[in-house]
Amino acid sequence: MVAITLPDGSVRSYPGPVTGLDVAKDIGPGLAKAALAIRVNGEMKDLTTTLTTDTQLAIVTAKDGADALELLRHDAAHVMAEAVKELYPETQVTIGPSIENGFYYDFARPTPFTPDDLEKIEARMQEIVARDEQIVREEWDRDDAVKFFLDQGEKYKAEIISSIPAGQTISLYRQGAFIDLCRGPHLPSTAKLGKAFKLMKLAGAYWRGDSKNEMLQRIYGTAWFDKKDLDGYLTMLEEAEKRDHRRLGREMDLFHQQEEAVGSVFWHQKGWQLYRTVESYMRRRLDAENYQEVKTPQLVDFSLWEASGHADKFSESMFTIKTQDERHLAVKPMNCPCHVQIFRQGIKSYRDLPLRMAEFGSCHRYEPSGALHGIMRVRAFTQDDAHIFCTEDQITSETIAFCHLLTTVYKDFGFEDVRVKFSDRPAKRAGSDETWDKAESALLEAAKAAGLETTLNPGEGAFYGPKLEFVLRDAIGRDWQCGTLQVDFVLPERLDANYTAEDGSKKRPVMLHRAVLGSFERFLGILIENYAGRFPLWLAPAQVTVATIVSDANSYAEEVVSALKAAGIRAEADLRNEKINYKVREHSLAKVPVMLVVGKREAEERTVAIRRLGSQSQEIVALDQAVATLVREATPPA
RNA sequence: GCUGCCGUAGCUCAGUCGGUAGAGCAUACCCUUGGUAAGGGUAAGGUCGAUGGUUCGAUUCCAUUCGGCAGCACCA
Repeated sequence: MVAITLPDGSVRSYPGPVTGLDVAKDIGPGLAKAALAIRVNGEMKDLTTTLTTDTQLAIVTAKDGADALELLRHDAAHVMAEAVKELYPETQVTIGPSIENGFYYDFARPTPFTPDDLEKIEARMQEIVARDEQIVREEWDRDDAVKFFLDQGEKYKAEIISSIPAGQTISLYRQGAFIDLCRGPHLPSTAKLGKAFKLMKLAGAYWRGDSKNEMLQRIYGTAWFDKKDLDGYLTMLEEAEKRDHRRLGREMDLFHQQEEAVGSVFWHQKGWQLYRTVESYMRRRLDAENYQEVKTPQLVDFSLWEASGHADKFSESMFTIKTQDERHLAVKPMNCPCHVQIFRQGIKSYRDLPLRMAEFGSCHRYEPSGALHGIMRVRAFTQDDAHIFCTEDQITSETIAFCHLLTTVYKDFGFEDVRVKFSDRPAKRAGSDETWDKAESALLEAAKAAGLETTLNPGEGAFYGPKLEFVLRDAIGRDWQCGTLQVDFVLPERLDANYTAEDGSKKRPVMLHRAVLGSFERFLGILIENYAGRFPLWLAPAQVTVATIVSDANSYAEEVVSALKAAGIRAEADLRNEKINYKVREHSLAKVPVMLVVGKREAEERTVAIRRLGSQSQEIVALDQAVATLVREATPPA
C-alpha cells in the first residue's frame, strides 16, 4: 500500500507504486491535463516519477507561480537547444538555465548567430512545441554519459559531466532526437511549453563565467504561461525603455555625455539642480547624525595606495600621472586612505570615538569600457562616503544607527522595499583569518541587532573586510544595489591609525566604510528611472512654470515668478507668444510638476490657475495662498 | 577588456545596388493675443563618427580606429 497525502490533508491509498500522473488522473481528468510536475515532500520532481512509499504530494500546475514558471523556462531552454541542434548540427550545446523572466542557452559555434537566425530558431521552436515530443528522463552511468557526449562531439557537455564524481548516476532528458544532461525536473512534453515565448537577444558569454575561457554565444529568451503575461512583460520592457535615464537626461535637459570625456557627466543646469538638492539633503542628514564633513586631495602619491593595499589589487584601474618632477601620483579612486591621514593628524583619544568622517568624495576609476552605462557606471563619480573610526564595542551601535539613517533616506526618495546582503571573505584578501573571523561575526551580529534579515553573498566581500549591501527595489520592480557598510580591521593596521585607550595604551580603531547612495551619479540615474522623470516637488529641478495666456498678463506673470522665487521656489515664466495649449503640452512633456496659468482674469483678480502635471483639472486660488501651498509642498524632508 | 550589433541635421528616422542626401519634430523670422497636451507661413540647418585603402569618383565597398547599445567579465 502507498498512501499519498495531498496538500489539503486528504489521503489517497494505492495498492502499489504509482506515478504523479496516476494520482492526478485519479483526482480528475482536468487536473491530469493541467499537471506539469509534482512536489514530493517539498521537492520538485517529474510528473512521471514513480512513488513507492507514503509521501506528501502536490501536483504542480501553471497556477503554481514561480515554481511552474521555472519549469516552463527551463524547458524553453531545452526546446531552443533542440531547435538549434536541428538547424545547425555543428553547434555544441553547453548549459541553459531558467533565469528571472526567462531563460538562456549558451552554445559553442565557430560562426556567430545573426538576428535572422533567431527568427528561424524561434520558428523551429514553435514546430517542436507542435510536435508534442515526450520529455523522458533517463538515468545513465557517468562514464557512459561522458563517452556518449564525446562521441557526439559535445566536448562541453562531456566536460561538465566529467566534473561530476565518478560512479554516480546522472540524469539525461530526451525529447525527440535531442538528449541533454539535466538535473530536471521537466515538463511532460514539449507541447506544454505553449506559445508565449520569444527569443530576445544574442550575446557573448564566457564558458563557465570565466573571462580567461573562450566565449560562447548566448541566446536569451523569455517565456510565460500565456500570451497576456508575455505581453505584460514586453510592455514592462517598453516602460523601462521610456524611463531610461539616458533618454530622460536628454529630453529633460539634465545632462549629456560625449566622446571627449568618456565615462564622465556634463551636468546641465537642471541636472545639477537635482544633484545639489540631493547633496544638500544628504548633508543635512549627516550633520544631524554627527558626521564631520571633510574634503581630501584628488591627486595623491602612489605610495599611499601601495601602503593601503589598493595598488596591489586595483592598479590597472587607477588613473595615474607622472609629473614633470618625476613624481608618481594617482587620481584618487576612493577616499578611505585619505581619511585615515586626517585621522592620524594629532593624537586621538578613545573619547574621540566614534569619529564619523564624511566626504562627498570625487573619485576616478578606469572602469572597463564595456562596463560604462550612462551615468550609472562612470569613470568619474562622487561617493556619499564616510568612514567611522570606532572601537570593536561600538560596531553594533554604529551599524544600528547607520541602518536607520539609510532606510529613512531611502524612504524619503520613495524607496520602501530594501533587502540586505551579507558578503563574506573573498579569495584574494588582506588580513589574517582570525581578523576575518572577528570582522564577519561582528558585522553579522550588528546586522541582527539592527533587525535586518540578510542573505549570504559568499566570497563577495571587499579585500579588507566583509560587507552589508543594501538593495532597493524601484517603482517597476528592478533591484539596485546602493548602500554598503563594511567592517575593516585591515586598513587602520596598514596605515597605522591608532588612538589612546582608557588605560593609556595605544590601540587600533576599527574602520566602518559606509555609503547610503553609493555614487551620486548612479543614484541620480536610479532616481530618474524610478520617478520616470516626474519628480516629487522638492526634487524637481524646475518646480513651477508660470504661463501666460495673453501678453496683457506678462507683467503679472513676472510678479508671480518673483513672489515664488522670493519664497524659495524654482519658478520660471513662459511669456512666449504661443497658445496656452502649446505651452501646457510643452511643459507637461518637460515634466514640470506645477503650472500656474495666468490670463487677463487672474491678473485682475490676483489669482492663479494651478494645473498639476498629469491632471486635467485646474484650481483657481489667490496668489498668496498658492505660494504658501507650494512652499509647504516643496519643503524637502528634514 | 571580450562577443555581437550600430554610428546620416539638435531629436527620431528614411535614403544612396558607388555619381557628395531627405522627412517629421525642434530652431530662427513673420502673421496670429489665442483659456489648459501641437494655430499658420517662410527660412536656415549635414566634410553621412574619424583615418587610410580600392576606384575616374566613397556617405555607400574594404581595413583600422573612436564612440554607442546589449550581454559576459569587472565593480576597492
